Amino acid sequence: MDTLGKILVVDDEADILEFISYNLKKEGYEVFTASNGKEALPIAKKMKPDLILLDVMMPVMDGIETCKRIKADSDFNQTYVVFLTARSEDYSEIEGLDAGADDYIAKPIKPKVLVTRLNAILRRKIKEAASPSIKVKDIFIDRESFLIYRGEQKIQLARKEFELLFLLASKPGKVFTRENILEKVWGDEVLVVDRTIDVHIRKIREKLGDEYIGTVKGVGYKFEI
Amino acid sequence: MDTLGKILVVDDEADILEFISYNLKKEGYEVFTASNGKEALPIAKKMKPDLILLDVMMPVMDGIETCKRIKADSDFNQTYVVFLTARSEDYSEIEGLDAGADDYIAKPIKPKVLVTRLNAILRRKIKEAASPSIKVKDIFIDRESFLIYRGEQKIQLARKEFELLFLLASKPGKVFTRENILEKVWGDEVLVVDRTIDVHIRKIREKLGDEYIGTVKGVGYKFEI
DNA sequence: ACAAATTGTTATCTAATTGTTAAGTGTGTT
DNA sequence: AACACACTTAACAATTAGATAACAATTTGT
Repeated sequence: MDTLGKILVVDDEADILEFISYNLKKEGYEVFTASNGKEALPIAKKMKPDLILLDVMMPVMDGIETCKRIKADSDFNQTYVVFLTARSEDYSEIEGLDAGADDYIAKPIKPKVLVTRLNAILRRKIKEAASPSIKVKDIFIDRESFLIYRGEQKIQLARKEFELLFLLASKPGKVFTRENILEKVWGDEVLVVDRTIDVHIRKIREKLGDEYIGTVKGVGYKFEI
Repeated sequence: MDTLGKILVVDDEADILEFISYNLKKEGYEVFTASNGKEALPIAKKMKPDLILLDVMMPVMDGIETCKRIKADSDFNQTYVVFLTARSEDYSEIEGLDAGADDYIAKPIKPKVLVTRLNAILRRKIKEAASPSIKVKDIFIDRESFLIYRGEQKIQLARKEFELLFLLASKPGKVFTRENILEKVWGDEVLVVDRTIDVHIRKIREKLGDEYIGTVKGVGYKFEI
């Protein structure tokens, strides 16, 4: 089974870290840990977690401060931040939400509550994430109807061609390596020979016109801006 | 402006009732109140609120019990139930979700949180609420009479065929995956083989004509615009 | 209980999609 | 100019998805 998502857990108490980590892994999440805000930031940068679970009270850099920094970084505007607050520090709720946290969970943590809440939050996130349509130059790509328009003209692409074009068009100008493309369009189980991508690119060019997809020799393909 | 929706608030403390009621009315909702579950049920029956805000801890009939009764009543399968839980009673969160609640809000209540959450929930609901009849191209589908017209011509579809066509026609152009269709038309308990859908599609095409339902290979079916 | 209609399953067929191979083309390098 | 490299292109092969028909099971009406 594919992972449900990546979660970074930040707490200074090793046993709590262990406890949360265990429960989330059991549920199917990929879990990273850090024991304070200062440690957490570079890990977050690297691992791009879907959600960060942040203890409010920590030495070195507390949760509020960490949250503020995360929320200020555009790399993380897709990342949810959830606070762990001790029952007694109710005020943190306010401060935390001010700092940009998306939710909070009160200690002591009950595994079922934790997992239920995080599932709910991440489900919401996944739903919000997929942008349904893209417009670049005179090309309009709609995931909902699986249709592509060049201006007024409707263009019919096969499934793989569609996914491939959609990927390239999702970041116009960015070069995608073949490795990149294989991972995103084919998924990592299936193994397909490199030339296959070239052939699909060719088919798309045939149907769309040559001017939209550029080749960067030795690197990969991109949607020309 | 038309009312945003009807909300029934149930809580045994008069001042909380007053406080919530005030804030929701200010936002533009039509608000009814009750001070326990027993009172709430007949009011709910009569007023058909879009959402019921339910305190968990109440004398006479508590929120969990009330929620269960509401959810068991088919009159209310369009009604959302949101729990108000005191911070200290975390367990209720889970019990509440088990009882069929759609969401919960922790006390102490902050007006902004309350209003934001309810807005979000009701927006979702309005979107989901299917209009009783649909007209696309020359097809008219009426949920009330379970009849379909192509122009003047009356067309008789079997129940499943009707539901399937209704689903597709509810978002013309959008491609529904088989998974999608199974979930919406069959419901997730029933397990039916994929090909069954194909066969139903074929029946609909036979009766309606081939031009209305399109196949997107590798994805699913859609109502052609 | 029976007949009729609806709903679901399965097997076969067809066509489109997807993947592979190999020859071709162009560009840059020595 | 000869060569290597990387992509293009065409032809073809393999695979897969969906259409369709025939039939089985289930439900509904009488």
